[in-house]
Amino acid sequence: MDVLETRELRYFVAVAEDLHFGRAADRLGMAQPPLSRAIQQLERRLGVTLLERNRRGVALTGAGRVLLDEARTLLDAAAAAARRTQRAATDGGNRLVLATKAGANHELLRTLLDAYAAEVEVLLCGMGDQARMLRDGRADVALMQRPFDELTGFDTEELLTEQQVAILPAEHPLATRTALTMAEIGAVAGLPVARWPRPDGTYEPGPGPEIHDLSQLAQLIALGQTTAVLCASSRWWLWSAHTAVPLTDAPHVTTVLAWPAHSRSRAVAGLVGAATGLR
Amino acid sequence: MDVLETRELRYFVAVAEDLHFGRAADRLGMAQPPLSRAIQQLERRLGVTLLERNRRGVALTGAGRVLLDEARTLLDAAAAAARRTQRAATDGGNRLVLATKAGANHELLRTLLDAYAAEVEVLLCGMGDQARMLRDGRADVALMQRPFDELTGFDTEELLTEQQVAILPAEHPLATRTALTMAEIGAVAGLPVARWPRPDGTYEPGPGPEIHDLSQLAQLIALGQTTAVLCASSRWWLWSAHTAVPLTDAPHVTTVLAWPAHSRSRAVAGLVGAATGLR
DNA sequence: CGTCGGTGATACCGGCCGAGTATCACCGAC
DNA sequence: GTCGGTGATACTCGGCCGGTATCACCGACG
Repeated sequence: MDVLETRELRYFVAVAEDLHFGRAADRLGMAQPPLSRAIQQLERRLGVTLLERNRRGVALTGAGRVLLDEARTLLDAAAAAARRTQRAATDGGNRLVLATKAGANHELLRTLLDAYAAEVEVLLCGMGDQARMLRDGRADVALMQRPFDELTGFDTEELLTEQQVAILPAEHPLATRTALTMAEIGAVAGLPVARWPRPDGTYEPGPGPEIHDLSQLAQLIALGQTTAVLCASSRWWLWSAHTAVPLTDAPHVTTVLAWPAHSRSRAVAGLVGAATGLR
Repeated sequence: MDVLETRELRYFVAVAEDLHFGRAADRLGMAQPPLSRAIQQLERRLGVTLLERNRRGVALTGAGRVLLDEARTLLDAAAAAARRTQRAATDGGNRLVLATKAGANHELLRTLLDAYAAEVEVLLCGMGDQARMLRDGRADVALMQRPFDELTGFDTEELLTEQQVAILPAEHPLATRTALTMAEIGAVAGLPVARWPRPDGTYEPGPGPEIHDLSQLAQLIALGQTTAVLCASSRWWLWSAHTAVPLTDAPHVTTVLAWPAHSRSRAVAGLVGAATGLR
């Protein structure tokens, strides 16, 4: 029942992805006949038809679609397992890798590292990359933010909940206000809200500039070209040309410590313990 | 980098579990030399020492401990993937299997099934078994209860939060009370609180009887031999010889719909949508 | 309606790798 | 020092994985 060899899964994913045995074999660096046979063998062992070979090409069956999903996550998980094992060997098993958005949660990160005595390597990454780093096995824990980051599949520990603020050019008329609403920020003429990339790297359409990282955003705000809504702890990196104005009706942001759900490593447990202690 | 064959993982888990090549080979139904070589090859490919072969037996290195954890979850996930694929083939991909504790959440389950038009097979299982059913691939979704059930690794949708009640024999003096506290329930002479099995099947020590299922519990309560603390919706299966008394200081119980975090099947999505709609 | 291009399946073969047997090297216990 | 037990090594064999050649099928096209 357990008989799913990773080699067969790789083959199946390749075929299922471009629905063409010849091209898939090419991509795998092998000939087409052995690939056909491997898939047939997989189907026989599972007792399931995965691909519908009819006239003009190949189509996935329902079961094939299910296995494609499962196989992708399995292969990812296998690669992550290998990477974590190798990291455990070189680090001695005690060093942790913590992934966090560059520029975010500076103060929290500082206190967290102070509270946890053992060595932690901080891995700064782009906006939605922490989830990938965790799934990859390149990081052990990550600082992530609800509701911005996708937390499915991770265990989490809440660390800090804070208000959101609008970051405005200091000389902007609205910068003198003590509070704003989302509607007001969205409606300012000549100051469109910056757009962050989605997980797939694309941007949703809109008037605001497309942002890649915080330093870029900071400069554009200082130049009076855009504005952004961020959590209150962003004040750590504000320029003198910036002003932060609290938003009364924006959802609160909760920063959480996240780690792979099945991870039971002592080092992770230690950091989580330290984090809950200081909360 | 991806090169973790499931066969090698099976071998490694076997050796790591009993720390003895001969016995592990026996358990795997093979001879010892090929097993030794397979492990060596795995170590070479990873570039990592997994086992410390010193005088008198074998010990896991730090990296070995990590890989043991990872390999177990990978093999479980692989078996689950195979099972889900086979189920998708026989069910046509539309039938869902929902796991729930026998006897719990009857009313909620009823409304949920009414709200979701398509076919759902209800799989009644023992106390902590829903998590295993989901991880196994034997079930697609489950009704689980916070804080009783372990929800790590699952996506969840909250459905219902309710009070807990004490179930008492109807003729017991306390049964006339309109409310009780946890302290009062725990201190009743001659009516020890029933004990549920832990995930590993053992029971924590205590005076109360060891319970396997709700029917057994119901009878013991009716006989005046024990009492239990359950969520309020348990009233659906109470006998006339039972009385439910609200507990003022017990934590509330939240019933959630849970499914594997990576599951993106249309059927699961449909049920979740129906569930959120009726909330 | 026959040919042609392109698909995946089949036949067949060779080489490699995985598995078995026999044996060794090592070490601790008595 | 011998013996029992450990894992590693040497060598052989068989099966399976992969390659080449070819087939069976079908849709397109003139």
